[in-house]
Amino acid sequence: MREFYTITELTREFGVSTRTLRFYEDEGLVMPVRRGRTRLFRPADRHLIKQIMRGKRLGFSINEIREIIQMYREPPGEVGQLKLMIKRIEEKREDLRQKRRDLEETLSELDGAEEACVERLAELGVNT
Amino acid sequence: MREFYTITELTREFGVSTRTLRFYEDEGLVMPVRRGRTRLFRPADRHLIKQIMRGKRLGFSINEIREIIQMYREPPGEVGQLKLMIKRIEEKREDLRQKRRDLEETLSELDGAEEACVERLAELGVNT
DNA sequence: CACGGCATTTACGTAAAAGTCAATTACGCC
DNA sequence: GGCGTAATTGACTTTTACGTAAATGCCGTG
Repeated sequence: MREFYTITELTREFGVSTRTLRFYEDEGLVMPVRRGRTRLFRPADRHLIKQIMRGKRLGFSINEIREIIQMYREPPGEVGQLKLMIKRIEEKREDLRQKRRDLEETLSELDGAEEACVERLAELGVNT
Repeated sequence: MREFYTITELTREFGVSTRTLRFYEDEGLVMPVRRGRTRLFRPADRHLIKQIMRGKRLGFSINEIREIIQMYREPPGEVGQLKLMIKRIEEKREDLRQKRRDLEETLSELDGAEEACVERLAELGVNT
């Protein structure tokens, strides 16, 4: 496990621009350390970026991603906070389960659509 | 099955504004018929809106949703078009499968986070 | 018929999430 | 120690997906 990554290494790995990674830093999603003015991303930052990209692919906004990321952190020490966090986690999970239902439905409709295409091809005498 | 729905009925059902439904019409996603200037949505339009909302929840852009919706339509008559459409459908499916992987990972990380919270509560002597 | 209430059209506004550009600044190396 | 490459910062721009406001139309009811 390497100790540091430069910004351009990570832009290449994740297919985003430097502007994007700096934007995430401005938003407080990642906090790379500095050597002089240069950002040095640690493995933990890299992992966070991975989670951000996942969240993006799932259609979460930056704010939602921020919330999710906070859930991955060390649990708070106070009971009320802990219970609140558990509630929030449960809500996010419900959200994700809804997405999963949406996903399965969409997938199966696409299956149907493809089948219709294949049948139509068969009618036209094309061997698939 | 009712023949027509008014715009406000559908806004209530789907929790969106009239502006949104009119926007979808401008974008060519739905094509309600008119009585005078008033829009009348048929069951097919309603079903389309349902699909649009699903796509939105999954984080697809309007353009992506438009593409997906076109896949649900009657398959084209020409062989080249059919093969192209099958390719597009396969791409979308791959996209959805990626989302599904992202989803499962996020869900299991949330599981872990919740567990950590519950444990922490137990340490504090709270009965969950 | 006047009115309340929902619909429509047109036009402008805006927040989120970056993209783009220009002007520095710093680093590595020969 | 000069030079090219890479990184930074700041300002401005863009795109998407609607929101909002103003002016007007239509229609059933009392």
